[in-house]
Amino acid sequence: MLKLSRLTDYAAVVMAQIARHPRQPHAAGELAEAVQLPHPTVSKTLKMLVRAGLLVSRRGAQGGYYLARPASEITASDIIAAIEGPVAVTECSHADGECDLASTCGVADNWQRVSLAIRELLDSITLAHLADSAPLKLPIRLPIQSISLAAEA
Amino acid sequence: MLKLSRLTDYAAVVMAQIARHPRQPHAAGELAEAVQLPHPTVSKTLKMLVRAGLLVSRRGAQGGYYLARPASEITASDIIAAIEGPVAVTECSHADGECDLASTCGVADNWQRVSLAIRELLDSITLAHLADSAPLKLPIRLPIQSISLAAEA
DNA sequence: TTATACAGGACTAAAATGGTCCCCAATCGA
DNA sequence: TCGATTGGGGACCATTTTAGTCCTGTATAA
Repeated sequence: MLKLSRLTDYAAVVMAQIARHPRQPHAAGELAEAVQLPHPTVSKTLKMLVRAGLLVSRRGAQGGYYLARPASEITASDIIAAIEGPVAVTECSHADGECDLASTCGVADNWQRVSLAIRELLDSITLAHLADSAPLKLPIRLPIQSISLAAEA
Repeated sequence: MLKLSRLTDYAAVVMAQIARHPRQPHAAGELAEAVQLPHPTVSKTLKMLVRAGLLVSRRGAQGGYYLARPASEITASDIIAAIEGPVAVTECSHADGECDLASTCGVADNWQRVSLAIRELLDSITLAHLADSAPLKLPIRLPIQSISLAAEA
């Protein structure tokens, strides 16, 4: 299915929630309530997002979570990578020369281009886009068109 | 990681192998040998591809597998769907109105657009592209640029 | 008729995933 | 300074998914 894990999905939802009220701190409990998910799960997700540098936290009373940077500078790739590790469609698409089947594979190169194209697509989607509850009105110029499957010049 | 399962990867490799010699039948054993993967695993993959309608098979001596249609008419989406089911980035991106968190989610719409964009990208990659051992020389016009995150008119 | 080769599905082992819980550390305010 | 609040880290477990194997049956060609 090429599916994101459920945790990643949660992460996106929670990040969007925070992005809509960027000034205040957001406690895990409050977010869990807002998003209708169990507290421990939301908490776990938040911790991962902090470790990835997408959120900052403050402990203690009146503490909570904030965006580490503006929503327009956080991408879908960032969120996915925070939970699942770097986006890579195939085992071999993130590191070169590691696959011992490379000689018989014959699709590695083109597969890597596909992977790259998807990554660029996800890089072009920001949290600001995701959080916007109304579909965006302005067409976004995706960089995909410049990728193509052609060898780079 | 947004990763494909290993089986899907195998499927792509095997399909590419067949695509490079479209006239002859390809027995599972022969393919396993060519691709350096265990026979039973390759066999399982092939059966799934047949059931998905991407390959046709002939039993008996001199039997084997053939492409069900030209490599240029088989897409990366097709192959992924054959092994993993339809491409859908999130649980809710394939069916509307099923997610009971829809009201608190707030990202579903845009997430679905992302999913759609990825699907279109994968639809635009054919087996012929993947099987071409040399990177393609002609830039391919990907349809992504027309997707955008904007609401459709 | 026999060897070949796919079909279908049961089965198992291993890994990933989702989810919970506990104890510790920091912070704020009374 | 104390105590309530809130995050940090990680252990832990149940479940599901995945990968891979194997066995029995059936169609085909020589």
